[in-house]
Amino acid sequence: MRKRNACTICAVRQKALCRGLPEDQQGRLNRTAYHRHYDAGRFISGADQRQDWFATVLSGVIKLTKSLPDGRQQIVGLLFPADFLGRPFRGRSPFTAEAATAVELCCLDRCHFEDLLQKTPGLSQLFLERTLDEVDAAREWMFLLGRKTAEEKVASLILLVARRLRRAGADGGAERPAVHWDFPLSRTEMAEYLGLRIETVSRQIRALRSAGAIEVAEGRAIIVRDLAALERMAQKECE
Amino acid sequence: MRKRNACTICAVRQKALCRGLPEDQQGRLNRTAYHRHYDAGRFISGADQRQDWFATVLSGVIKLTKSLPDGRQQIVGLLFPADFLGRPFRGRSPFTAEAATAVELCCLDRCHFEDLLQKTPGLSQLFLERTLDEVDAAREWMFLLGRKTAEEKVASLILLVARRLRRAGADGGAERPAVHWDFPLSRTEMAEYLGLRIETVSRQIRALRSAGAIEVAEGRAIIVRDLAALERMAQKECE
DNA sequence: TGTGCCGCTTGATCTAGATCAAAGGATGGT
DNA sequence: ACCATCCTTTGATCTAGATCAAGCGGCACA
Repeated sequence: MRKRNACTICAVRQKALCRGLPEDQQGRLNRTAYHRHYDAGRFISGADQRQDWFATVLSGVIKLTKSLPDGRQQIVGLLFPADFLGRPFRGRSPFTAEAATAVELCCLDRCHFEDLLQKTPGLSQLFLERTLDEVDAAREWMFLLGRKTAEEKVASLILLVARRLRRAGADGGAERPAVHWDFPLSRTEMAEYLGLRIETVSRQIRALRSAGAIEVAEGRAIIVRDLAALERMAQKECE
Repeated sequence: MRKRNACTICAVRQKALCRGLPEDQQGRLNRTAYHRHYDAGRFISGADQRQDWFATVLSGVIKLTKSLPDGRQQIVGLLFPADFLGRPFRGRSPFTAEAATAVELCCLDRCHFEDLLQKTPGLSQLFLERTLDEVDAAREWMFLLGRKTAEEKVASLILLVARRLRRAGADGGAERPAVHWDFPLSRTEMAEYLGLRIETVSRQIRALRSAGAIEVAEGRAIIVRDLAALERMAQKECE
């Protein structure tokens, strides 16, 4: 029962890939899709390790990382609600996926999804558009990593997260970015995404705080006090 | 005449996107596809500027860049022979394309290509796979930009170019990377791709040279003397 | 009520790579 | 043949951010 109409009550329904499926296909989907939960910090899927399922993120944030034996690690992507996890047409992904926060996934068998992709032009078209957007986003981040200062990097990251969480509906769709929310990344993770060290991130957050752009509240909450100032500090160049 | 069977004599035929088209479609393609030439350094298509055609690179190397009004510039991608240029389903690309070397393109109307993409599952499947590979490559480069040292960056770039040019058939398909070829990027461009300054690139090339990994010949030629050493210096982590 | 751990901040110092400066080669035009 | 320009190298110095080193506060566990 609950399972029959899971799609119709799904929070990310209008934003996720499933939008590319005709109504009747969604019904069939219901019968095979299943949910998974991961606590913050848990390993989800591994670099160079077979993964025989794909998923849509229902809630939470996932980080994609690459690391070297010598300990160097870099976050190469973040997945927010409605984003897709997995690497079709290739058994293994070159990156590791880990839950940055508690995560809820809606999963599908690899072969089932690849099958759907073949048979449903609307779906594969949508998937292609998403993937093209991801290339663009990755390239924007390359600019950040290669050319921005530490302060710009941190400001850009806060803006990125604010925008993405807003899009995910975390603040009920207000027309301006969420100003107050629990930041989904630890200082260490911020550093790993920005190509910085944790101490530098900490100092730059202090700088943004004294500039009045943001405020740091209890827990991991970050409050955007002055959006325009934050955008200025990000060099108006985030995403 | 020449145009009729242009596809059948095309150098990148087996590697380019066109492979995703059935034979008879390739014939139709011939009638509308046309070639373009750009000299080294020429502007090809602009950030946020309408581009109503797509292209396959026949020869040469294209750089995709993003730059800020304050002069900071970053190369966010390189296109080699058989690669695809353009951004379907969105009028404008957020990046600028420029010829790094002399470039030959095989072009197609935007609407014609998007039409083909809709109608030809094989083509859109292939295009999707290519795009997924591009995301992976961009993320690998994010690791390089965020975590590698200057020396590792330069070594990685030389390896990347060697491999891509080999794949493009520049050395007739030898089973090891090309050891001798004209490097397609200037020092400035290398720096722009690596998130470094030109002086640093120059010094690191000197370092690789004194380590015996490479040799710099007249013109822009780079000779890979010791592939294993070069790979070691790239932290075995290039692409 | 301790105590040990973890994530974060803050300060002091160090260094890889940036910046500043100058001086070769190449190459093309006259 | 000469000059101008551009690309590259090399040297000297500077600095943003890394590294080293405490210290602090919250939280879990005994």
